Formats: sequence, structure tokens, C-alpha cells
Amino acid sequence: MKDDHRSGCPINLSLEVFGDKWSLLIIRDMIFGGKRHFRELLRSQEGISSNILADRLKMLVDEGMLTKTDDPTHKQKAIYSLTEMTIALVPIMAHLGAWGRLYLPVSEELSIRAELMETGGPDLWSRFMDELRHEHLGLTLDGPPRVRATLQAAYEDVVARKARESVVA
Amino acid sequence: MKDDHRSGCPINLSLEVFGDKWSLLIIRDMIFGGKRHFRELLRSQEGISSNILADRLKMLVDEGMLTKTDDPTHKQKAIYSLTEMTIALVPIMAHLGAWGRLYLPVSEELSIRAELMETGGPDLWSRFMDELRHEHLGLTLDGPPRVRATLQAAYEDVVARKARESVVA
DNA sequence: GCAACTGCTTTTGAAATGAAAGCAGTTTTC
DNA sequence: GAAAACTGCTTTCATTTCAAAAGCAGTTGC
Repeated sequence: MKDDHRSGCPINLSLEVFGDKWSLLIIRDMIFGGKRHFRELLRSQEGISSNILADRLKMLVDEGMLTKTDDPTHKQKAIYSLTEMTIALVPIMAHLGAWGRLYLPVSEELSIRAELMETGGPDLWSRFMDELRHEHLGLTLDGPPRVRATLQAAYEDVVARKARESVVA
Repeated sequence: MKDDHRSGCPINLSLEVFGDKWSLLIIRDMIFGGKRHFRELLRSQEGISSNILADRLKMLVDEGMLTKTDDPTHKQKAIYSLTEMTIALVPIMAHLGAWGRLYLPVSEELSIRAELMETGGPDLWSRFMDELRHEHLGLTLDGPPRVRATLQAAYEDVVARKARESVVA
């Protein structure tokens, strides 16, 4: 019955699932960027290469972190969906973002979402998670989704402001 | 002024610091195991090898996650200490442990601490962080440290109970 | 004085990473 | 209706990282 795990420690097991430089970025792009397709995920800020992306997606599906289904609108498209397991990472993402903002040289535009998540706190996270459950698991949602759109709008505001500033400067 | 970061995203930057299979385990052993020396850290549950440990310790020190000082009692001993940056990971560790306990095949003895951290909540984390600041940064502490000892005792209780059970079985 | 312990380093082979190009099929565009 | 763009990958190959094992120059305890 023993799997090939290094140990049964929860932190170790978590690291075995997403303790690498890319998995959590893929999940980030799905959660905060709303990305569902391979080519969308390929256009990450950090420039993941296609072989690594393919490999990680396979791993994440194998581990139950994602599911993969056919896109009815396009015979070659696959749709990747979050599972409850992955949606449950939202609070960890929020903490991680807050930690990074505090201690690392983050850029303003790429940390504005983290700031809003921090400000919003557990209530916002919870609402966001419900929206993700709606989007990815088909659960019902009270009212229209709004959290990701709000985060996205804030991001675009910063980008637009910075563009204006750099013209002036 | 640009460093060689893949992006300024706080989650990405966090992963660049400890997004690998070992760094967080080293930090875990320092936080929850009270380990301060190389040979102590070498005896991890997961069996890190000495070259990897040496490499990661160097990286973590370079990144400000740890400091390294001489042990006055032994000319060859080095003492590794947590920094505020690393102590601030305690809540993330707690969340990660809770997540792992919920979704991964953890062992009872290695997840009892995670359970107690979860039960204790932010108040316990905060107390624990103060104790770590006392131990590693020399800050003053109200009352004697107790959190890690409590976690450790709970772990040993489970180990002892399991030993008894396996004799009976 | 000798065994055990200190924090590593070295060696060597295996595995993972990453850039670039390519591919068979599908859909869109004009 | 043909060409261009797009689909999710795969392949190739060079480079980097990982990992087990052994070793090492000291230091310390007995």
C-alpha cells in the first residue's frame, strides 16, 4: 500500500505535488488569469516552455489538481479545470502573495492583485472560491462573478497609469 | 537595477526563493524541529543529502532567509538562525499543513503538529512566532516558550501510542 | 590518544530543464 | 476554396540540477 513518498508529512507531500518552479504559476494563471487552454497558459509572464507546460499539466491532472475535458467548440482544444483541491489553495496564494509583497522586490502591476486579496481578507477569498467553483465545477453562484474581474481591472488601471507616467517622464 | 528574476509577481518571486523540493523542508525542520546545525538538518525525515543541504543553506543565507553564525561552544559548529522573513512563513506553513492533511495521504504522527496548528489558529501561530523571534533573533518573550514543546510532545505521544498498538496487533 | 563528531566537498551517474523547431489536424479569413 | 493562423502538444539536443556515496581536515570528548 505504500506509495513512493519521501514521508507522510503534510508539508512534504504538498511539496511533492506543487513544490517546483512552475506548477503553482500554472495554477495562479488559471485562478487569477482565468486561463483554461494550453496556448493561453503558454503565454505566462515567466515564459514557460511548451514541453514543461505539457509535462506539468499531465502531472497536475494525474494528481487530481486539475481535470482535462474536450472543448465542444473546437475539436483540438482541451479545457483544463480546477478541482476543489486546487481552489482550496486560494488562501495559500493570498498569503504567499502578501509575503512576497512584504519581503521581495515585486513590481507594482503584478502585485496589485495580491494587495487587493490581502485587503479583502478571508471574506473576499471565500467569495472568489465560490466563483471558481461556479466556473470550474458548475456549482451555483449567488449573483454574478465579480472578484476576478475586479482584480483584473485594478491590474489594467496600474498598467494604464504607468504607461501615462512613462510618456510624461 | 534589474535582477535576473523571471517576473515581479509576488508568487513567482516567492517560488524563486523556496520553490523547490527541499528549502521549505529545511525551514520546517528549523521551525518545528528546533534544528540549528548542519548535522541535525541532515537527519530529516526525507533524507536530504549533504551536498543538497549545503547548497540550499548557502542559497537561503544569500537570500536573507537564514543567518549563519559561529557556535561559541564548538569551533567547527555553525548555528543557523531564522530571520523575520522566515518566521513570517509560519502561517503559510500552517495553511500548507492543513491543506496537505485534507487532500494528501499524510501519516498520523507526522501530521499531528499540523492538526494542532490548525486547531490553535492565528493566536497560536502568533505566539509561536514570538517564541521563534525570541529563540532566533533574541527578542524578549513574555513567559517561557511552550508551543514547540507542546507540538513535540503531541508527536511523541502518537509515536508511543502507535508503538504500543503495533505490539498488541 | 583515539573514536566520534564537525560542516561541508568531491566524484560520478542519472534525471530534469529549457529553447527551438516541428507536426498533424482544425478553424478562420478573404 | 485555398492560404493563413491556430490547436495541443512532441521531439531533439545541449545544459543544468539532483542525488547517493565516499571522503576530508579539522575539533572535541573521554
